[in-house]
Amino acid sequence: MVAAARAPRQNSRRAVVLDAAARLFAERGYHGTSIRDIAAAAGITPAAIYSHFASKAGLLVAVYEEGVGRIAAALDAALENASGPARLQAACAAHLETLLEGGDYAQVVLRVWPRDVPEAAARLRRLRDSYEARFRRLVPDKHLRLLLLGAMNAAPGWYRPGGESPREIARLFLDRVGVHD
Amino acid sequence: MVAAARAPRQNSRRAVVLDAAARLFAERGYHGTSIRDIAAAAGITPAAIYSHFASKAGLLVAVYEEGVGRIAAALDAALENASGPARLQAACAAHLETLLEGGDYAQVVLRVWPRDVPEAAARLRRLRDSYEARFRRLVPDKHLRLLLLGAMNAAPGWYRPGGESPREIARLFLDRVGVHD
DNA sequence: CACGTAGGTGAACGATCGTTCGCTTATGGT
DNA sequence: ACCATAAGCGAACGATCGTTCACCTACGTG
Repeated sequence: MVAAARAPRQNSRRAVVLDAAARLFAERGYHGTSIRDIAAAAGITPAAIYSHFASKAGLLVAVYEEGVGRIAAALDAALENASGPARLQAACAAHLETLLEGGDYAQVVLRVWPRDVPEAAARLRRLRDSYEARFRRLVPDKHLRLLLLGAMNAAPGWYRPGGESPREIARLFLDRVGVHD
Repeated sequence: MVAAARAPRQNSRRAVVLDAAARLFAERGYHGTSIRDIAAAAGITPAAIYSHFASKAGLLVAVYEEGVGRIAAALDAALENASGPARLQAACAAHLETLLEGGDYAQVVLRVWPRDVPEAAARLRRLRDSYEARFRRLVPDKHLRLLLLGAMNAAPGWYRPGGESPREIARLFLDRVGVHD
């Protein structure tokens, strides 16, 4: 009697669209990317995007969720294998690795501000805060936390592969603020 | 024989347009702001903007120049009145004061990335670099500089008037990285 | 005072925007 | 094998984009 919950088709290109959107949002920002750009990058028709996402803002929210999820997952994984004073070290290394080598999803979270998309601002803000809350538990001191997060989140602007690794950058930053392992 | 260089009219609204553009670019970003938005905020017709600026990108460059100029001027003024180990303290306080209380021009420099506007990217990058070069002379150590600049430039995202003053924030940050007066 | 011009208006240009529509295709469950 | 339907296509919708055009107006100069 219950309407059979039909399983979505497997070879769907939803993931391809999401990847293309993440790459373009990270490169050009939200307003600098058009639905047609994303569709072309995904090898699809603009109209087909709306079979997977309700709107451009909804597509951004999906990218945001994936981005925050990846950063949070990297943080959790790093904290499982570390204890004591090495926890902060491991957390910052994981954060930087996700931002600098983890691809486009994480960078969208930094690049696109909630206020850029008023219709989705509340949901985006909630996603951002959910991660910051994790970090707040790890670094209770307000100004140390703002110092570290600000510096790390600016890294995609100057990082070049081939120089210091994300892990080394984390150690150099933490040395500077008097946290040693 | 030489064409008489006619003095531009005084009651021009060029400055009004520039102010409106700075405010909107800082609030909504470059692609999130239309020429019509700026014109309406300046109490003018969209077409009239083009008697003062060649294009939307040219308008952004003008805002950028003013923004970088204000940050650099604040830095110079602060350094004139300070010497010895207090120089860094004064510089960071001036930087933060301009960002947090200096209005919209400075925030546009942080909000709008050169890559957002490919046609003006080279000029925008040159303007950004001209300020970073001043700061590089002040803080030769690469990672300390990146740590401080990253943290300070993220401040507009969380600063709320009524809490610590920009000058106090600068002192708290510098304390954390082991710089005391 | 007459005149040239910077500054401004109102309307429109083609391009592109997010989104919707009707139709076709192909897939998975029965 | 059949059919309901998810997925995708081609085309178009109205709205808005940056910019340009022809024309008007008011001020500084000779």
